[in-house]
This record gives sequence, C-alpha cells and structure tokens, in this order.
Amino acid sequence: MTARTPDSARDIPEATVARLPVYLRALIGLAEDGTTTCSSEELAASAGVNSAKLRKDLSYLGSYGTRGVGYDVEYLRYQIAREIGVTHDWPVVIVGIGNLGHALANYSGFRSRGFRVVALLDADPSRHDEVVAGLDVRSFEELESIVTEHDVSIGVIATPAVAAQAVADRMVAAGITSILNFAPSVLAVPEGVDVRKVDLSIELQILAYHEQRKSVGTGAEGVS
Amino acid sequence: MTARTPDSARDIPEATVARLPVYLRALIGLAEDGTTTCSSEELAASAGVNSAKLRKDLSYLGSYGTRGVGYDVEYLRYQIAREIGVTHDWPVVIVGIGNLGHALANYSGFRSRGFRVVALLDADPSRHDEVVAGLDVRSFEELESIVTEHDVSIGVIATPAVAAQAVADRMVAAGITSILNFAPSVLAVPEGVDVRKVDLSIELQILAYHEQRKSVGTGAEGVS
DNA sequence: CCCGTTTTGTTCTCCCGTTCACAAACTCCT
DNA sequence: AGGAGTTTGTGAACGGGAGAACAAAACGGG
Ligand SMILES: NC(=O)c1ccc[n+]([C@@H]2O[C@H](COP(=O)([O-])OP(=O)(O)OC[C@H]3O[C@@H](n4cnc5c(N)ncnc54)[C@H](O)[C@@H]3O)[C@@H](O)[C@H]2O)c1
Ligand SMILES: NC(=O)c1ccc[n+]([C@@H]2O[C@H](COP(=O)([O-])OP(=O)(O)OC[C@H]3O[C@@H](n4cnc5c(N)ncnc54)[C@H](O)[C@@H]3O)[C@@H](O)[C@H]2O)c1
Repeated sequence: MTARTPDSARDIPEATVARLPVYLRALIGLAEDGTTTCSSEELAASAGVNSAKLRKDLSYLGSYGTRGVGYDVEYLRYQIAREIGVTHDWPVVIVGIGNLGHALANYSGFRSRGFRVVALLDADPSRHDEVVAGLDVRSFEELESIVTEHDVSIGVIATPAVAAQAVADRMVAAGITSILNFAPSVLAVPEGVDVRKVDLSIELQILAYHEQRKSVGTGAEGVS
Repeated sequence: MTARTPDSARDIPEATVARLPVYLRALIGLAEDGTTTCSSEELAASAGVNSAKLRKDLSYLGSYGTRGVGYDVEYLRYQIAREIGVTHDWPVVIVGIGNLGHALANYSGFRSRGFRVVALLDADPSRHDEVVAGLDVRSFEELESIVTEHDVSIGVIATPAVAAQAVADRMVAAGITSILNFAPSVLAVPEGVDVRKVDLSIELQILAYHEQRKSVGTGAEGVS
C-alpha cells in the first residue's frame, strides 16, 4: 500500500509535471521584466499554453492565486520551484565527454536551473588529461566513489549507443535513480529508476513526417 | 469500413507518429544482427513498448505482417521509412554554432537517419572563419539564399534564447516550415509551421520532481 | 486435404488529459 | 456599504490513447 502522506504528496498528473518547468521559466522571465503580478491569461501566453490548462495545472499545487487579481510572480515562482524540487541544487554526473558531453559540460543553464555538475567521466584514458568547464575529465571507474561522495542521484549519459546500457547498469548499481539518456538506445532499468531520453533523430523524423504530408497537400485531395 | 486506400487513408495518431522512429531504429538493429523476420513481441521488446501497442501502431500503416509468421524486417523497415518520409534525405540548416551547434554539426547520426546538414550559420563574424565537420560556418544573412538553393524546409535553432524568436521569424520568412528548437524559449510561429523543442533543463527538472518524491521518507531537506 | 498452432489485426473498455463554462471570491469605485 | 467588474478554481463533457482480449488468417504436420 502507499504510505499515507501528511499534507503535500498529492499526486500531480505527469502531463502537469512536464509543464511546471515551463511555467517556472515563464515566471522567471516575467520577474526579470519587473512584473510583480500576472493573470493566468498573461502567464499562459508567456508559457505558450491555454489559460484554462494553466489554472488547472496550478490548482494541483494549491490555491496560490487571488481571484480578481491574479498570481504574485515571486510567490508562485517559489511555490513551483519548491514543488519541482529545485530550491536547492541537485548534483549531476555526466558520462561520455565527446562532442555532446563537451557542450553539456559547458552549458551554463545547469547552474541557474537547479543543477550542479559534480563530475565528468569518460572511459577513454586519453580524455582524462582534459579540463572542461573547470572540471577534470575523470575515469569512469571513479563513478561509484563520486556518487557516494556527492550523494548523486541524477546521471546523464552521452556515450555512444552501444555503451549506454552498460553505463546505465553501472549508474544504477552505484545508486543513481534518475537517468537522462542522450544515446539513441532503449534502456532497461529496475523498478524505481526513472529514465528520460532526448533523441534528436526522433524529433527530426517526426518533423519530417509532417513535412512530407504538407507537400502531399499541395496536390489537393478533394474529399469534401 | 476502410477501403484499401494504399496512399490516402492516413490519419495516423500523433502518439503513433512519435513511436515510428523508435520502431525504425529497432528494425535497423535487428537487420544488422542478421534477423530477417520478427514477431510483434520481439520487435516490441527491442523498441521498449507493449506488443499490443506496437501492432496497433503498425496497423495504421497497413497490413504489412503475416499472421502466424510475423514481419519481414527489411520490408517493414522500408514501409516505416517511407511513411515517415526518410527514404530520401532532408536538407537541414543549423543556426547558432556555439557549444551545442558544434556538437550537432559533428553528429554523424544525421546522415544515417534521413537528414543532411547543408549549412551552418552564425551571426558572429568571428566564427565565419571556422570549418566544422567539413562545412564552412557562414553568415546568418545567407539564410534566404541557402534555403532557396537547397530547398530547405527544416531548420535547427541552437542560439541563445533571446535570439531564438528572431531566428525563427527569419526562418519562416525564408520558407522553412519545420523547426527544431534547442533554445529554452517559447516560439510563436504562423499556422502551418511545426515546432518541436528539445529542452535539457525541463527534462532534468522532471527527473528532479520524481527524485524529490522518492526521498520523501528519508528525511527531507529544507522542508519548512 | 484437414486440423492444430501461431501470430496478426481489430474491437472494446478504461483512463488520462484537454477544454469549456461558470460559480466563488476578490478589488475598486461610487 | 453595495454593486460592478475581474479573475481564479473546478465540475463536467469530450476526445484520444493504452492495454486486454479475441477472431481471422497463415503455416505445417499428418
Ligand atoms: N553530437 C550530437 O549532437 C548528438 C546529438 C544527438 C544524440 N547524440 C548521441 O549522444 C551520444 C554521444 O554523442 P557524441 O557525438 O558526443 O559522441 P562522441 O563519440 O563524440 O563521444 C562519446 C564519448 O563517450 C565515451 N565513451 C564511450 N564508451 C564509454 C563508456 N563505456 N563509458 C564512458 N564513456 C564512454 C567516448 O570515449 C567518447 O568520449 C551518442 O549516443 C550520440 O548518438 C549526439
Ligand atoms: N550547450 C548545451 O549543452 C545546451 C543544452 C541545452 C540547451 N542549450 C541551449 O542551446 C542554445 C545554444 O547553447 P550553446 O551552449 O551552444 O550557446 P553558445 O553561446 O555557445 O552558442 C550560441 C551561438 O549562437 C550564435 N548566435 C547568437 N545570436 C545569433 C543570431 N541572432 N543568429 C545566429 N546566431 C546567433 C552565437 O554567435 C553563438 O555562436 C542556448 O539557447 C542554450 O540554452 C544548450
């Protein structure tokens, strides 16, 4: 049975969870523009969604708005950040410091959005001399000690596809419970470990599918 | 009743479209292993999905299997590739050749999966000397002529977020109708233009949310 | 040639997510 | 203070997708 959870721990729909970061980013943008209050309509426009959907999403977190007025930008921003869990930084390790790994290591958006890269690992010894974004590239063998030392629970895989499953297995064994996978491969992981994949080719192929259909439409298909 | 409409009756659900590239990749993997025939069960396992879902997805394309036998790997592979539209290469331009743009330009997966990078563009003149992955980095001003010359319909944005909307506008004006956006910003585009976004921070924050919930029992940090 | 086995293609049901529409709640103005 | 004007929060309808279950089709063995 599920443990009864005191007061928070309502279960937020997955689709809503996926949009909370978008709202958070929109709120940060509004705050930087000096906006202190916003309506659901304005925030929805900034986030690129329907305002009814936005309100329903926010209602899962609680009643943080004021009817007739709107939302306090700073307050809502904090509440969403707290709900997502990015009021403090999460330590992250990146494995596979090739083309993509370099870009990720140099990505400044990590720090500002609740994450801190604590180690860069690669299996290729010739990479171990290198310093990327102020961090040594270290041996993949150090994974376990680094995970333990920094209490890392999130790992990023940027190795070739053939190595991805083995890297994931090592990560899981070391105690990592969330994996972001950039390699184009299907990962098998135990229950309780979350995997999300980012796959450039799939995104492009989805675009290609729709693109192909657009050009078919130029020849009029007279149903109607 | 669906009459057998070999080319027209395509109303493929979006969720299915998003999985077709995964099936295609699984089939390529099977073919490389020398497998000539596979059941829906095997293919589903390779693709990491439920076999019923796989069969239903494939049924939208047509009846390409043989009952009691399974699917011919090469034949199904071709049919899916044709449906997605990657039997020939799509020309692609990448705008913003910074950290991420370099990685993308060097990514070999483009060629092998139905895409061909025809130009790398950047607004920064100091980058124009560079040659990346055998291509000159060219001025963003050349966008229109390149799009026209190569009949490009797909563009990739890898610029900072502040520049993304302006780049998208120029792309659309130049005739591009599909955009893959790596910048963390919401793009507004006209009807008929498809945008897909890849957002590292959002993926990590979704993982963080679930990670936070996992550790609810273990002594929360900073819960006030 | 016929029957049992295998596996597809499809139907049916359930669940999740989206959207509409509106009552409740708050502010401001007179 | 009271009413008019706003805007939130949510109940309900709707549509699409996931998964179980099964009938139809192909193959092989006797
Ligand atoms: N480059 C891109 O833009 C891009 C885009 C989309 C997807 N990807 C995918 O991301 C992955 C990495 O791409 P890349 O271009 O950086 O490749 P790359 O070959 O440049 O880098 C891979 C790195 O992983 C290291 N590595 C290999 N096996 C390892 C192991 N077992 N443990 C630890 N490290 C290991 C290699 O030493 C190398 O440094 C690939 O799977 C690729 O398909 C890349
Ligand atoms: N580096 C990563 O791993 C990573 C990960 C996720 C998202 N992103 C996002 O991808 C984008 C690029 O990241 P990056 O690290 O490569 O940044 P970067 O600063 O290294 O590169 C950006 C490039 O875009 C060019 N540019 C700026 N304005 C332009 C314009 N108007 N037209 C054409 N080119 C222009 C710049 O000259 C520069 O070369 C950013 O939006 C970033 O948030 C990067």
